[in-house]
Amino acid sequence: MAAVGARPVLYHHPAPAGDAASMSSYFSHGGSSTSSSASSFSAALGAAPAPAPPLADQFDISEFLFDDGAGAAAAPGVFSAAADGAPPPVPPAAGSAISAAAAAHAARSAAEAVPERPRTERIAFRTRSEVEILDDGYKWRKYGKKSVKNSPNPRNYYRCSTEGCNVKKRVERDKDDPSYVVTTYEGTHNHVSPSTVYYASQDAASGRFFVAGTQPPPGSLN
DNA sequence: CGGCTTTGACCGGCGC
DNA sequence: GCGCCGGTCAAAGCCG
Repeated sequence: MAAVGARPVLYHHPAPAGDAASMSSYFSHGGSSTSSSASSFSAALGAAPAPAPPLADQFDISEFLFDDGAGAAAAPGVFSAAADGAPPPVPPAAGSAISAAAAAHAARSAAEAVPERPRTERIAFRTRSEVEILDDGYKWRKYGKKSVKNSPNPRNYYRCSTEGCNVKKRVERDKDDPSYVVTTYEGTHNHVSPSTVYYASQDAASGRFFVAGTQPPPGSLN
C-alpha cells in the first residue's frame, strides 16, 4: 500500500496480514527537499480528499520525500524505463498512468537544473507506523541489517524477491521520532504488483495528486 | 523441504 | 595511505 518504485501509482494489498496498512491515508509530495512545502500530493481512495482515516494512528504517511538520484530531468518516460540497464516490461496501462505525474515531476526537476546523476530512482517517505514492514503489495526478502552512524536504530535492507526484479528498499526508524519509519525505495519494479493498482491523477487547478481509480484517468495519456 | 531471516564478514567508496 | 562507514554477501538457523 504505498507508492512504490518512484511513481504515483498506488498499490493496495487486499488483505494485509497483521499490519494495519491499507493505503487509505494521504501523503505529501515535497519536491526535492525533504520537508518543504509538503502540500501537493494528496491521495484518497475513492471519494473525498480525505481527512485522516481511522487507520491513521497506525499508518500515516506524513512526508513524501522525493529523493530521486535519477536524473529525472530527462523525458517523462524515465519513470517507467529507468531501472538499471534493462528496460523493464512495464505494462502499457501502468506506463500511461504514471505519465501525468511523471511529467509534473520532470518539469519540476528540470526547473531545478539537476545535474547528471546515476540512473537509479529513489523515493523515500516517512510513515507513522508501529511496524516497519509496510505491506505494499510486493514481496520483499531481507538481505541485510546494519546500524548506521547517525541513528541509534538499525537499518534494514530488503530486495524484491521477484525473479529478475532488483528493486531495493531500506527501512529504518526515524532517529528523532521512533514512532516514524523512513522507507526508501530504489529502482523500478519490472513487474506488476500482485495487488490492485490505483492510478494517480493530478488536479490542474490545485496541482494536487489524487487517486483516480483503478483505470487510467482519461487525461493522463500524455 | 523450501524459502526466508539473521548475523558476522567482506568489500568498495570516500574523507581526512 | 589509512580508517571509517554504508551496503552486500553468504552460511547457518528458523519457520511454515
